[in-house]
Amino acid sequence: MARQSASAAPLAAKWRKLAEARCAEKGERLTPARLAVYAEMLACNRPLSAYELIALLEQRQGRKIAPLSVYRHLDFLMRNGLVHRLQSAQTYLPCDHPDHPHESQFLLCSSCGHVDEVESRGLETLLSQIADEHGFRPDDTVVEIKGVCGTCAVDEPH
Amino acid sequence: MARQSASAAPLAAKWRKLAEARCAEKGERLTPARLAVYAEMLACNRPLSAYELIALLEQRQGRKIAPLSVYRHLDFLMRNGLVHRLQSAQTYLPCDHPDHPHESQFLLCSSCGHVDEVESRGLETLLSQIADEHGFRPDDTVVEIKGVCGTCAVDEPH
DNA sequence: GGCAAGTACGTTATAACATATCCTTTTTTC
DNA sequence: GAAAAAAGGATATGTTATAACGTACTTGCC
Repeated sequence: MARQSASAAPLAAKWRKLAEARCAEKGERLTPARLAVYAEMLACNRPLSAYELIALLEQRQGRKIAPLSVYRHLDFLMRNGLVHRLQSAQTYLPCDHPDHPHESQFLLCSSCGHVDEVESRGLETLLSQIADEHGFRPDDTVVEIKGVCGTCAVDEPH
Repeated sequence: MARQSASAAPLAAKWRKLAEARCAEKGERLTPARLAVYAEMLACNRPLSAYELIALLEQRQGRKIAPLSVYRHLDFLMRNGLVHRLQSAQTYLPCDHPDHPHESQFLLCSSCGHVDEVESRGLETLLSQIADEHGFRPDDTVVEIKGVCGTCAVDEPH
């Protein structure tokens, strides 16, 4: 009997393959525990705090999970470009398009909580340019735009 | 005798005046307790966590200070454009140019810890445009560029 | 196979960051 | 000076993240 599939969120083959590919690139091991965290995040499909994630995993697996375990798995997933951390909300979100390494920008709706991940080459160029003007060598850039998404703006115009 | 000045960090008249002006605009009260927090942040001149700030204030004032007090003062100072929060580091930094309301972008050096506050109209325009393309109405934007500043890059080239 | 080295993972405890609730004091307004 | 509003203090608690240490599982080599 399929014990593993009974205690992990379903994970579409497409996402699994992408994840395996990204990890293989760097010789990293996508273990069942790591995959379970990733699957749970995809199943939920919204930004989750580490502790929300712990609760979901505990419920699904029927056992206690230590915070540190989840933080380690989140680190792994972020290191391999499968998950992003939303710095302003201290939550975690699976990457929308983990097929290639990239910097992302996020649109966070304060009304419905939805987060849109966008990728603007123009913005990245401008950010590099700004850094350059200040003699600064950028490693990682956080861009998070908080506001109200189109859908919510219809209901509550400003 | 000047009891107040003995228990608060020195605050240059320039900064005090700017702060008073910003608060007066909105009819907000810049009380001694709030001013003491602001003065301490300016005196320190680097990003501080709320708890570092508590420790500094306790040392200076010779009494216990509750976290909530400092958080309230930080909220006040941020609300009035005198202090920024660095989202990715969960620290607080006095605004470099509190003479007018503005959005800021930050360059955070991972080597020396220095933070440069910059203001790029071009970037703000582009961010608005990106939001607009997605039918999104932005309220607040976080831009934090992590990397190595010019001074540190000389010592440790990549 | 057997062993060494490296990586992953579990467990417990604690550090670090932030807010809730309730009550007292100060300031403002009338 | 009394009522209302804003600020501040005290205590407790909630939330986010990491330290320290040990065990188990891969992997690669002989």
